[in-house]
Amino acid sequence: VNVERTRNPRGQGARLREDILTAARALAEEGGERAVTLRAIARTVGITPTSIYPHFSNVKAIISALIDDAFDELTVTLSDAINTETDPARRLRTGCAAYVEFATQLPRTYETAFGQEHDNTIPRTSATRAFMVLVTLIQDCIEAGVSTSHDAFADATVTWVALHGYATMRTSRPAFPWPDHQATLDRIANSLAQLNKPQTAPTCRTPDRGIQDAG
Amino acid sequence: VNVERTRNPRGQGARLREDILTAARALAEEGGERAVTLRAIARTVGITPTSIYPHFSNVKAIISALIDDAFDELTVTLSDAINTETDPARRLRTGCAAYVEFATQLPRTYETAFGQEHDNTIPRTSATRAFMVLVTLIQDCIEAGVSTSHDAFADATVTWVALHGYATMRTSRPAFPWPDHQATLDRIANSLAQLNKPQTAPTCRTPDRGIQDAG
DNA sequence: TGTACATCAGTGAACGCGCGTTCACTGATGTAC
DNA sequence: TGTACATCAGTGAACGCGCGTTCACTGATGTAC
Repeated sequence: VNVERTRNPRGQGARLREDILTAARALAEEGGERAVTLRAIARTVGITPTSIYPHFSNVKAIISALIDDAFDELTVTLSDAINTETDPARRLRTGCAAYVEFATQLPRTYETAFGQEHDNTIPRTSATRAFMVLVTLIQDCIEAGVSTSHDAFADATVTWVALHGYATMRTSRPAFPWPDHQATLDRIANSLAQLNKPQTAPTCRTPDRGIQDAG
Repeated sequence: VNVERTRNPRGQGARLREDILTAARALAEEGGERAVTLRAIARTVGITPTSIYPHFSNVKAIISALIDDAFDELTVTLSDAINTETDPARRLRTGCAAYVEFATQLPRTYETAFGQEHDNTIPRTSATRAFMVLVTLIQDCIEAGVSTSHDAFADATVTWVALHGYATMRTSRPAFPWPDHQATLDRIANSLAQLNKPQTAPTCRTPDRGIQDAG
């Protein structure tokens, strides 16, 4: 609870909107989507629950704004990461690693963004932008001749679902005896984006260890 | 609300335990994990909320039993599906298809089983059994010489996360312009389980359609 | 320069709801004597 | 064969909690005249 809060000056009431979203972001990352309630936000910001209504019509609108924020941040994170490289194949691999890293650093935020609890029947522009980064990465590999893919969209889709499944399971099931992280990332990028010159040696390990610890 | 319920005969009180689990299963598939509450279960069974306590110490115990049920059902579904085939590669492909089909038919149950809301730090035997089906399928492919994999466990892991990501996203994001289902399944099985004789032609489609509709 | 008034950024009390959990109780059924 | 009693399968009222949302209000600040 932020007790030090002082009333915004006249004409600056819109500042509260940002404070509400910041609080909602913190709550989402701390306790997941279920923790993002009107009253919890009000407590965090240091205002009355009623004060939220001039800025958001209901709690769903806040969560929707939160999700767009998360996708936008993902897009920026991916763009920043891939722009440290110039080689198309390296850019793709770096992008895949950055994707999983984002979900690892902000697991609850990622989970909220991709959550199934809210309405997904309407496409979300912010999510499309993030996905387009991956499509472009694969398209660039095709054009550079380092991917044998014939369909950047389909291969981006399968790469994306694999990265998504890996990211969510790795963060939520720590008891599972996960194989080497870099090797797993390479397997996804090399196989599904159909890179024709894998730069990491394939994994060669005996299969019978720790299986009974699978979560 | 089941009004026709009659009190169990003396000595058959344990029957209520099964009724509670059945009601919990129905609630989970209808409204997800959040819908599985003590009072909702009691309403569905036609009993008082208090009557649950002799059978389960709290609501978490019910959900935990529910999750084990779901994994057991997944294991049975996978086993039944693969036993319709004898060829190792066909068994693997059939298993992958059955996995996604299970998640498609029971999306909320699947989501509850793999949910991140409960404690995953302790491995779950029921989940391990389901995963072992996949490991065995790949191991059999290796031994039959139809997979170039050198590590059944690692390749089962990457195949599993891809199937999981695909299954959850496909059911929860209907607005996304999904590529052909069978082609996507084959891409996952062929690439990640490293089958050396793909039996389905690779997809060859232009990449620029419907991308702006991505969800 | 003074004052009435509108506006703005919020507050505060209250509502009905569903939740998990507790405690004391009930009423039918079987069993010991 | 009759009856007192234990057991079993539940019931019913109540608790405190956090929730979203409503309604009427407040008090500082700027502005028109």
